Amino acid sequence: MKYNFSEIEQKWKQYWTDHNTYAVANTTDKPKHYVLDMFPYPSGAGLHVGHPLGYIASDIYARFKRMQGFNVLHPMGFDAFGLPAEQYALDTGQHPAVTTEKNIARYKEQLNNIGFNYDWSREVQTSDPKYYKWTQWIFSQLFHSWYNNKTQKAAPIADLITIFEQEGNAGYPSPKETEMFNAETWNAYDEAAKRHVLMQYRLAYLDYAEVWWCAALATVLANDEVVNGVSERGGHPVEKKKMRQWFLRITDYADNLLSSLDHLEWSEAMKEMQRNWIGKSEGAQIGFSIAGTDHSIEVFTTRPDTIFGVDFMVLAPEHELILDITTAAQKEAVESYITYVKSRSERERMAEKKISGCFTGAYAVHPFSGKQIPIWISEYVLAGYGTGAIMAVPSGDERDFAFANHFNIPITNIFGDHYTGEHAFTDKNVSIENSDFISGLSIAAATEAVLTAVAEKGIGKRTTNFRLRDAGFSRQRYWGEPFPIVYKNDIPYTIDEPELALQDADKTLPVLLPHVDTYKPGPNGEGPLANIDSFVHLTNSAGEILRRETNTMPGYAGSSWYFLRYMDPHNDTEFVGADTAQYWNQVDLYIGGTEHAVGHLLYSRFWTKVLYDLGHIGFNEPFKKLLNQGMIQGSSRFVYRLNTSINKSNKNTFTGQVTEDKGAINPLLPSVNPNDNPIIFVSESIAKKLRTKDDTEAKTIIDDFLTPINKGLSEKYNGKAVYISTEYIINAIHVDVSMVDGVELDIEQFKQWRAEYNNAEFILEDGKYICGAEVEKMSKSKYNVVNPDEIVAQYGADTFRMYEMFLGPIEMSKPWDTKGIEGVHRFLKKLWRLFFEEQQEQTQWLVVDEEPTKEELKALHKTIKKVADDIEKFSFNTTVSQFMIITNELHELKCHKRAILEPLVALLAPFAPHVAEELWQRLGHDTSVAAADFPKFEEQYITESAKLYPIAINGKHRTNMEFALDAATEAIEQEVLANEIVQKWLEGKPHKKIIFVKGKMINVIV
RNA sequence: GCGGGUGUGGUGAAAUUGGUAGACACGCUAGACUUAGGAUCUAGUGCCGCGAGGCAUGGGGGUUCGAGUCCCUCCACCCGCACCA
Repeated sequence: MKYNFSEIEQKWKQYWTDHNTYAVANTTDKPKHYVLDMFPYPSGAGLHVGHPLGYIASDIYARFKRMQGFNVLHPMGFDAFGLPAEQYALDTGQHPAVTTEKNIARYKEQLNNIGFNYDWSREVQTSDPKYYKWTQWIFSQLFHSWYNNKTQKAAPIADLITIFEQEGNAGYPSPKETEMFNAETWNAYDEAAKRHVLMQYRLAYLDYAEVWWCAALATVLANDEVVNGVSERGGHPVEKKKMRQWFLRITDYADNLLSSLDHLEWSEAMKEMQRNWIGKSEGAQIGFSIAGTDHSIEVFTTRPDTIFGVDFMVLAPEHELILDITTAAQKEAVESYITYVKSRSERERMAEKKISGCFTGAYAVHPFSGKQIPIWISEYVLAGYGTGAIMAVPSGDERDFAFANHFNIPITNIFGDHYTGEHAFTDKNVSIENSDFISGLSIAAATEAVLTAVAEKGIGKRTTNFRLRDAGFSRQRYWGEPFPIVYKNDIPYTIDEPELALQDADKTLPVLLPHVDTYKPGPNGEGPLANIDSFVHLTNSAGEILRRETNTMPGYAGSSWYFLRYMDPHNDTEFVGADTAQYWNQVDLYIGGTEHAVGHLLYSRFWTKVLYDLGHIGFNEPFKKLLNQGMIQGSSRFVYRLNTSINKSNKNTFTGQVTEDKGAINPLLPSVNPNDNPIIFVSESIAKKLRTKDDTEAKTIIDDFLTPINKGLSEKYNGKAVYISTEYIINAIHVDVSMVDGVELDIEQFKQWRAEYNNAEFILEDGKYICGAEVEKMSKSKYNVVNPDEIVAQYGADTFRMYEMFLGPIEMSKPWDTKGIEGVHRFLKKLWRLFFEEQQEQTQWLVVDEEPTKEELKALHKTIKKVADDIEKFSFNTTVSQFMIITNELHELKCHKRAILEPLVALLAPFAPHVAEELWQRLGHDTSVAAADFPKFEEQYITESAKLYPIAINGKHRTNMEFALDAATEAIEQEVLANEIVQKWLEGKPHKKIIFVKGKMINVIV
């Protein structure tokens, strides 16, 4: 009986659905394990073979853990809100809800096709009101919370109000600088004033701030959604714009987010990316007074020890004091420099390497020496970092050094002989010189001394700076979660607050996203919701007309907490039940790509920490272990088209320069009638020769290969010769990989691809058309996308799953090669033949109940050990190899014994669940193999009594000899020396020494 | 520039952590069975050499009886960050 994978897989998929095989209970005696895939956004393009790589790995791991006796939570759902669906709606008029639903259905179908053991009863979709009700609820929690720096925890804002009422804010300065007030003042504030103050503390707060505005997308973007000065999605230009926006005060958690990274089992690269993004730097803030004014400028420095090396000061062009301090003489120059900076896009400023700047005419006064320090402005100082002002120490900082040189500012040397005048001296293992009271001190000691001194003078203090900014949380878009916020007298309240006095129907969550027919932006940069009067305006029980927040939440809102909802997806009264959350706890294994390093992974850590601080969950990190799968790259195929046209003058000339113009249509022949233009494709090796820069050789090839063809074509084209373009000989054109078998083109299929190719001519090699190949990103435009559905149809899901794992280590990127899948498919067929006689039409069951031999047991237990160890190491490629090895071994041993094959089927079940189920059933079981126990490894079967030792002479391997493991060393040495081959290499010389490593090797030194 | 990672056959890759480099596959070459083969099986396949043998894990140096693995140094590629004070 043949291995009929499509029948088998069909049957078991149905069985799993019918029997709810993968349903997971929240109450059980078993220990829990939580295996999670990163939330997919269901794009219109569907899955390609690169996407399931991580899903397969997590599926194997989840199945393995389950067979080991764990209660395994392994859910799947969809991040369904987001910009692409809305852009698509703008383009096509289809409602995002409709396209999203369609895309999700397609994704689910593709996922199910691969045989994943998801508990679909736990599926969540962020755009489902039952889900976003709780996203809104968490937002309310953030709104009604503040970060207490004394306890280092988030706490209810009500606690803060109590504090203010009793003692004012003296002990609790706000994260942004607000006025200090006592209890009396606070109690005298009116509602608006109180609310205004509280807004400075809330974890979700409204603020006028510079945000990244993307005009093309008509929305603001978060810092991590802007990459290299353009929007991450779509690559549109962005600009800074001051807007009133919601923010999340993630900066309060900067230290916590940074320090708890150390305890996570994440890759170093991933942790580094987060550390980088958080960007902690410790230093000091020091105030410099400005000569002849009352102003002083705060600078941030990480090197207070270099304070006597300050030669000038630089302010960001956006610094607010610039106009106040600039002298009349410099006013014009400064203003024109600021205008110049404003005219430049963020992208240009980032790319700029040229030094520019402008002197303000003002001088700061050195706090210790009293020296006059010129104040400059320059775009290399960033307004958003530190205080937007620096003290420049050219002898100790490269950029300051370059700036001083460019503008001829004299440089003070504070490093003695270490500073040569050629470069800044940035080494940190020296003592400071020429620096008054800190001369001779080490950097650390000098830093302490300066910090003490500035503190005594009251002009400076130790500070820590973060690169991390608070997260913008408003989007001027339709397809997202509405805020549970209503404004009264321009003060925002959550809908349940009594001050609003909303009618019952309006004060409970969720705030539903209204249906719209158009997605045009609203007035004044507001989102589409602002156009819907019935949504925006609502009347409270006092008859007042109030206004809703019209922005929606960003894409990361729903994905910041989804892993919690899977635990308890149908809970109507809580976002997750407390006991349930306690049971499932952290995600034990989280698998996904590296692209979420600083976005999703940082926000979900932040949300988790807040929910923990507020007592809603019992853990403060969401993802214990993180595994990043590599990308599967596409393997593109090319055909090589000759640039030809009919030569009107009937001459066959070639004077060409040989150029490759990959993927482009010949630019020289834009609008010729295809009938006038014979299309000729040459096979790869010919194209390669034609691509040579040697014109003479190219000519010869053209004569050899093309003249005969030319004759034939001439007849077709009324006797005219074919003319080879003098500019470009060939174009390499991407060809759809589905029309290529390995590298051989299916010419007939290719001809049908595009009308103009119907009559194309092909110049073959060895009777075949061979395509060129290159590894590129898998993408539609490169025609190298491979759809898993096609692979599953051709080879089956089990083969597909094992092949993806077999490709190499999970975290490495590697190209897809459809050809290679045959090896894995052959393996499964070979495995099948251990159970069935394939040649016979009828079921010919080969399995017997005989006692297994020592050798067979050894093969089995070696495999049990290897599989279990490797799965724990996520080394799935070597596990697949081991399955191949034991299958080959059992065939050699002609072993068809149940005692061996039954455990083997169980071992295989996580990898190839369909065929494992089928064989398991044929072996006489009436329950799913998923419920079977993972086979137990027994040491006794693999212990050996003898070892075939490699014998080396002077470290070079020469022969092998077998010895009992308990043989005496002397006896072995004697026997080795007596060995013929050893004798030969000794060449009669006496041996110096014998290195004998028991169980490993023997080395004879001459 | 800084940080992280990777370099092993024609290709994807193994190597119990210092002990027989290239397991397992793809591809390729022969052959067998076949009307046929995109089925199956057998043999071969790192490079040089007829051979004995020699050379081989990005390059160079070192430690060691022994190095893909440890140390130093240089190079290439990939990813992230980047006037971050």
